[in-house]
Amino acid sequence: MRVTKAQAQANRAHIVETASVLFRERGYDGVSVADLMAAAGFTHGGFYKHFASKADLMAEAAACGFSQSLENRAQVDISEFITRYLSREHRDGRGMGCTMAALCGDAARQPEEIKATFASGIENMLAALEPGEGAQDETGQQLRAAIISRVAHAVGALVLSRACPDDSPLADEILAVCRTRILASLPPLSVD
Amino acid sequence: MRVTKAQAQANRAHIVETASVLFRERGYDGVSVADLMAAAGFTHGGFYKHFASKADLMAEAAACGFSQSLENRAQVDISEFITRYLSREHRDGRGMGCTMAALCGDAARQPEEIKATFASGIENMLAALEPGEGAQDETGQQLRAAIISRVAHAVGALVLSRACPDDSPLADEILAVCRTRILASLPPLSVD
DNA sequence: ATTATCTATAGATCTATAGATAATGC
DNA sequence: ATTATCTATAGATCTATAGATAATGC
Repeated sequence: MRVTKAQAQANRAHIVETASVLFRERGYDGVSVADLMAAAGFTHGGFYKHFASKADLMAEAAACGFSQSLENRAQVDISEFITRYLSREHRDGRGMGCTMAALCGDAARQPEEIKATFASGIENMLAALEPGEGAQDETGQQLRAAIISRVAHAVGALVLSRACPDDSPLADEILAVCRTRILASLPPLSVD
Repeated sequence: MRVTKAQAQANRAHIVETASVLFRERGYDGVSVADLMAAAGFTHGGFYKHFASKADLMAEAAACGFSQSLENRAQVDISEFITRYLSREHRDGRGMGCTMAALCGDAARQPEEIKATFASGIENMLAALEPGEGAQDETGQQLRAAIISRVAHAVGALVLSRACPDDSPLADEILAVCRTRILASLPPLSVD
C-alpha cells in the first residue's frame, strides 16, 4: 500500500485541509483522529507517520485555515469583505469560514505554541483589512487601532450570532446591526 | 451517607456553580463528570441523581453564570463595566469572568436548547449595558443597535486577546485599543 | 532497504448505570 | 420507605503504538 513520496506529501496536505474544516465545524475535541482519517480517506493508524500528535496537527490545521483566508487579501474590497463576513451564509458555514471565529475559543485553552499561531492569524486579518489604494486614510497612528477595533467587532458579532439558536431573530439582528455599524465606520473612498 | 433534603439541594447548587467555573476555565469537553464531582467534593456516581446527563448540566451551568453576572447590573457604571471587562485581570481569570466570552464558541456546537440559554445571556448583557439615569440617550431606534454593537465589540476583543500567547503585546494591544474606542463611543453624561 | 499505509490492539479515559450503604422523613 | 451518596463497573471511545504489508526508490 505504499505510495510515492509526492503522493504521501499530498496525502498529508489533504489530512491537514480536512482537519482544518472538521475542527472549524466541530471543534478540536469534537474530531477524533479516527474520524479525521476516515474523512480524509485513510485508516487512523497511518496518522502518526505524518504527525507527532493530535495537538501537533491542531497548529498546522489552524495555520492552514489562516493562510487560505489570507489568499483573498487585497483582492477584495473591505466593505465587501465585511458584508460577506457578517452574512448568514458565513455564520451558517463554519467549516468553510473564518478559522479565527470558529476556533479562537478553543485556542484560548491550548498551549502557547498554538496561541502563537492564532496571534499570527490575527495579524493576517489586520493586514487583510488594511485600506487599499485610493482610500482616505485615517491618521497613521489611529489606523492600526481602527483596524483592530473593526476585527474585534466583526469577530465578536459572528461568535455571538453563532451562539444563538438557528433562525433566532437575535442572531440575525446582531449580524445586521454590526454590519451596518462597521460599514459606517469605514473611511470614505476619495473621489478621483 | 444520606443528607437532608435541604443539604442535597445545596449540594446540587454547589455542583452547578463548580461546573460553571470549570467549564469557563477548561471548556465543556475539558471537564469530565468525575473531575467535576471531585472538585465539588463528591464521588462521580452521585452526579446522575442530580442531573439527567452532562449536557443537561451544561445548560444549567451556563444559566448560572449568566445570572451571576446579571447581579452587577445597574449597580455599576457602564464605563467602569467596560474598563473591567477589557482588563488583563478579566482576560486572565476566565473561571470567574464572563460566561459568554468563555463559552460562546462551545455553545455554537451545542444543541438548540443550550443555544437558547446563550441567547438569553446575550439579552442579559444588553440589559446590563443599557444606559442608566442621567445619560443623554441616543435616539430610541438607535439605542439597541448601539448596545448590541458595543457588546459584540467587547466580546470580540476579549476572545481575540485570550487566543494570543500569554504576555503577548498583541493581546494587550487589542484590549487597550478596544477599551479606548468603546469608551469613546459612549454617550456623554448630561450635566445637571 | 525504506517507508506510507493498514490491521490490530494496548492503555487510558469517559459517560452512564447498577447495587450497596446509611441517614432522613413520613 | 425513601433517597442522597458511594463503590464498582459496563460499554464506548480515544490517543498512540506495534507489527505486517506492499510498493517505491536507491
